[in-house]
Amino acid sequence: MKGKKTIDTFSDYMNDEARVSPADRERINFEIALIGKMIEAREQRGMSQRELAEISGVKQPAIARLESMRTTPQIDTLFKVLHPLGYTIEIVPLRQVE
Amino acid sequence: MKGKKTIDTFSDYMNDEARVSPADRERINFEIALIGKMIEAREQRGMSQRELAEISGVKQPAIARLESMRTTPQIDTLFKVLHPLGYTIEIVPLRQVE
DNA sequence: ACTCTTGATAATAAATATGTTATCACAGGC
DNA sequence: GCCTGTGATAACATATTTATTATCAAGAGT
Repeated sequence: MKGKKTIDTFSDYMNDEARVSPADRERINFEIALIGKMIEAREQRGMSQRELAEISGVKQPAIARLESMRTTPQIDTLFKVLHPLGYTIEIVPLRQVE
Repeated sequence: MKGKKTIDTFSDYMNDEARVSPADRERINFEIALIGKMIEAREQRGMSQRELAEISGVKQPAIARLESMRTTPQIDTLFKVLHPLGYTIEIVPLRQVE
């Protein structure tokens, strides 16, 4: 067997064009990176989800769902969470190739 | 009368702390700027909403709703629209003061 | 063992975004 | 006048996020 029946890693799955289109892969990687930065920002401030919920107005369960990528935030929600952490979102030109 | 009963401009409304909190004002201005850049990006490419819908996978009515700010996009939708235009979204540190 | 805080999660309701299809008014070109 | 392409929008269905409230297991510290 060439690997069809083996249990794939996440990486294997993501790089299989038959299952994940290049566009989807880029979007998923984008989301992973974005959420990662959001979590980093909060932890760098030494802030708990509960504290952030308090000052951002976004409820703690919602923050938990975002950070565990169970939901995809709307841009206003993302802004509300990032702003008290000293960050915002910007539209930037795509870096080619990578 | 000091202006209480006069019909305000949008700018007057946005700058009245009694009606729009500083946090809301920042978020609203952020959204306006963000959507503005999105529209610019599409128009710079000379692309119609219908063309963009085709290549992005986001339907034309949805794009029209976003551009006219009748809905607030989720980050995956925003990414899908921006990516074929050569843009992406990034988390960046807040510029202080402005 | 106990307490406290952490992130995660369940359950329900409410709000909102998106898909889908069709159509509209408007502007430009012919 | 007619045709074509544009963005906006209506109406409905579906999917998803967020709020709300409460709770949980795990870990840290006492």
